[in-house]
Amino acid sequence: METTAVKTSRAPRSAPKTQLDRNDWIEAAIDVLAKEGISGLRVEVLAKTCGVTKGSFYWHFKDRQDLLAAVLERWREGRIRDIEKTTAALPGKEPDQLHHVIEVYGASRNRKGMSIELAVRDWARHDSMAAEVVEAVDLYRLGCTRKLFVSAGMSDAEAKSRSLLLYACVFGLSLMRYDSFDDNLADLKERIAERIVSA
Amino acid sequence: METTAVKTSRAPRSAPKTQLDRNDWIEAAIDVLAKEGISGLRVEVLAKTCGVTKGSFYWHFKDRQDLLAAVLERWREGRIRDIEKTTAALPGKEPDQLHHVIEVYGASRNRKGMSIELAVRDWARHDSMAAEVVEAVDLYRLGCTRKLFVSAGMSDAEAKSRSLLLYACVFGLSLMRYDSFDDNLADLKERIAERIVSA
DNA sequence: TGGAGTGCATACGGTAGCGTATGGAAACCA
DNA sequence: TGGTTTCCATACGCTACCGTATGCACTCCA
Repeated sequence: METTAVKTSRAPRSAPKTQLDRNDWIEAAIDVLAKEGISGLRVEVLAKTCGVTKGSFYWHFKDRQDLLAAVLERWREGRIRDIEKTTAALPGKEPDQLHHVIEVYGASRNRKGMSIELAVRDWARHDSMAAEVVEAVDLYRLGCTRKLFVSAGMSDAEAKSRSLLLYACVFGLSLMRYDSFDDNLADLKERIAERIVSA
Repeated sequence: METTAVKTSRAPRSAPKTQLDRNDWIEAAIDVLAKEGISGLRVEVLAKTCGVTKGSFYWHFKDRQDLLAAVLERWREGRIRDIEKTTAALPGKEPDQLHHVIEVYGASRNRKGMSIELAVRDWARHDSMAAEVVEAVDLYRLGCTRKLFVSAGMSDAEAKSRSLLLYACVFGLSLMRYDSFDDNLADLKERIAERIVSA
């Protein structure tokens, strides 16, 4: 019977959470988005994964759009904080940082992050609100890596080109199915990263 | 008024089509897939765009899955024919052919083709049938361009790496929103293509 | 201790979509 | 000219959702 778990009435701070707030819903929504895509992000389904009914949802959110907007905003903030951290100035270490950016987005690591990334981009293809957020994130990221390429000694035009190449390749790889193309994928990826980063 | 064109009762071969066959449905489905994605590909909606009701649909197809499988198969055949044609051996012209492959998939040209490409790949993220088709197409394409790189004088390992880079970049670019990143995107793309193809 | 606010459950009406059943019109024979 | 086949319309039941209305328990507080 699962004994309705610790239901002490003094609801301790960070315990099994007897109640949900807006933030909990947003995080749960991002999980569902990663797994099912935007078309699977339904309020009744989400409520079920949260162990409540939609009565709760409509207390915290005006409607589904309200949640979707919050999810997008959360994603935007997170991505910008993340790229800022990853590309913070470390003079002389620029190539290493660029390799790190590529590696971090490797489909193997950070699988969930990439799922969200792809889900949001697919969403953006049919929703202008999502498209704006994607554009903002892309421009910010491109700007950050561009600075790294410039610091590494490249011309501005070349740096821009490399930045675009870097992100296009990273996202493109996660779109493809090439597992059986080679039996040493690590070496293949290393060559690609080198081609993107090195002079 | 476009005069409902030649409506002779002897239904001539390639005339306005008074009746729909399986092929017409598949082509209409691919149009919808390109515009709305897999989640927008609904039989009643599709029927409306065809100007009939779903009664017709269920005469030509067992169910929705039947249509989806046919769409995938059609896409697979088309992509393989296409890449075979584009990469047919032209000794000495390999770099030009590779540049051509990149240009053909440029989001500006062939916008519909890229929409379908992205829709199918998103579909493949949640459907194993689609995933298999994507993998087959990817491996075939990678093999074709790999031959071109080898013919252009590269080692096998380098050719594989470049092939993967090429397609990853092409698809990745179509996922991003970078229109305002630079006011000379053509030059940017040219630099990228050069980086992918040149020794 | 009782009233107000909080967080959620339940119930309801409405739309969209799937697949089936059945009927009907037109074409194609024989 | 009557029967069969082909192709599609209509009507139906069912499920999954959305958003609203309302009720109920629990907490906080005077």
